[in-house]
Amino acid sequence: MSHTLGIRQAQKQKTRQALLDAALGLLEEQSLSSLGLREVTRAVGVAPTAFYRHFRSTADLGVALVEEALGSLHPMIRTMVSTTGDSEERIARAVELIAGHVRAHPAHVRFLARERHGGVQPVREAIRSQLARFTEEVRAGLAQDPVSAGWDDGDLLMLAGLYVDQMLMTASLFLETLDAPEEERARVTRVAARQMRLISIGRRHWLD
Amino acid sequence: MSHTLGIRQAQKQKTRQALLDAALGLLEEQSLSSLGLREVTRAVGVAPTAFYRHFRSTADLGVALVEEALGSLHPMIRTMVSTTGDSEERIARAVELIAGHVRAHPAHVRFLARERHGGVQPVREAIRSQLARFTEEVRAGLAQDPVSAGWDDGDLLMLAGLYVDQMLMTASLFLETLDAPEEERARVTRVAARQMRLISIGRRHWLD
DNA sequence: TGTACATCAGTGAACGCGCGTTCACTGATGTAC
DNA sequence: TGTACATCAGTGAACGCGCGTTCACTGATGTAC
Repeated sequence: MSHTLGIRQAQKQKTRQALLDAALGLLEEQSLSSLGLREVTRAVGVAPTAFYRHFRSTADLGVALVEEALGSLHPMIRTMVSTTGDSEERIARAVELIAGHVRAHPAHVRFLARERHGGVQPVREAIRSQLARFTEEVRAGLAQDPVSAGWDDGDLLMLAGLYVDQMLMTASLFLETLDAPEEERARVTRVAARQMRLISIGRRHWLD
Repeated sequence: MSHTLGIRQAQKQKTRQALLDAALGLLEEQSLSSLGLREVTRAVGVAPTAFYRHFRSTADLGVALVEEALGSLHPMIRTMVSTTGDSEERIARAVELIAGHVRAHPAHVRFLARERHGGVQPVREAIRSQLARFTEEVRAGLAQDPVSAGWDDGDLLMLAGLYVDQMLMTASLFLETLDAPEEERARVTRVAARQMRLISIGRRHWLD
C-alpha cells in the first residue's frame, strides 16, 4: 500500500508550490534581491504571514527555486550526454534539446541566468554547486567517449566547463527569441551549432 | 586656450560621479533592481532630492554605469586584439590582461556580469548593445589575422562572440578569487588559458 | 465507532520604518550691460 | 570694474504607501484510547 500524504500535508505542499510558482512569475521582470515577501503572498492570495510557514526569507525561497530549476535541467543534460551518433548529429540534437528546454521552462532558465551572478549570495552559491555537479556529470560522459583517449581529468573537466557555460549562454540567447520571429530563433540555432562545432574541432585536435 | 568647466558645472559633475561611485559600491551586495535612490544619496551625503538633478531613476543611473564600465573595458579589448606573437603568447597575455582588469576594476566587472542578465531591461539592453560593438571590434581584429583567410564574416562574428563570452566568464571567475588564496587564482588562470587554447585549436582547423 | 485533546497551516491586526516623489526654497554662480 | 538680474544644484519638509515582522488567534486535521 503506497504512502499517501495526509490532507494537511498535501495542502501545505500545494501552498508552498503556489508560492514558488508565483515567485518565479514575478522574477521575470525583476531580480530576487528586490522580490518582496508580500508581493509573493499577494500573488498567491494568502496572508503575508503564511509565507513564514514555508520559508525563512525570500533568499530561502530562492534556494528552493534553484533546486527546482536545476532539477528540470538535469534530465536534459543526461539525455545530451547519452546521445549517440556522429559529431554533427550530436551537435544538432544538443541545440534542439536546449531550444526545447527553454520553450518548456523559460522562467527556470531566466532565473538561473539572472541569479547565477545575482545579488543574493546563498542563491549564487547553490547555483554554483549544482552546476559543478552537472559539469562533473558531463566530464564523466566525455571520459566514456573514445575521442577522449589520452586526456587527463583536468582537461576533461576544463572541456566540460566550456560545454556547460556554452549551454547556458545558448539557453539565455534562446530566451530572448521567445517572442521574436522564427528567423531570429533560426539564427541563434545556427550560431550555437557553429560554436559547438568549433569547440568539438578543438577537442579532436587537442592532443595533436 | 583650453576650455575649463565653470565652477557650477564642475561641482555638478563631481556630485554625479560621487553618486555613480556610491551606487557601484552598494551594488557589490545587491542587484540594481533593488537599489534605492535614498540609499545612494545617503552614501554620498546629499539630500534624496539631489538625485533627480542627475538621473531620472536608478535604472537611468544604471545605464550610465554601463557606459562607465564598458568604457574601462574598451582599452583592454583593443590591447588584446592588437597583441602580437604566437598563439601561446597571445593566450597568456590575454588571460593576464583579464586578470589585471578584474583587479583594477572589480566593481565594474561584477556590475556587468550581474546586470547582463539582470532584472532591469534598459540596462540589459545597454550592455547587450555595447558588447555587440566589442564583438564587432574583435571580429575586425580576427579578420586581419592570416589564420582567418577563407573565413566568411558570419563565422568570424560567431568566433568573436565565443571569445567575448569566454572573456566575461573568465573575468567573473577571477572576481571570485579576489579574496581567495593565490593558488585559486593560478588554477583559474590555468583553466582559462586551456579553454582559450582549445578554442584557438578549433579555429586553426575550422576549414580542414 | 466515538470522544477528548493536540497539532499546526493560515489569519488579521498592529508596529515602526524607509521608500519615491512633490514642492517651494536658498544662495552661490553665471551673465548682460 | 561694478551692478542688477537670471540660472540652477542642492535643500528640507511633507505626503501617502507598502514593507518585514510580531503576536495571539482559529478551526480543520490528526491522534490516542
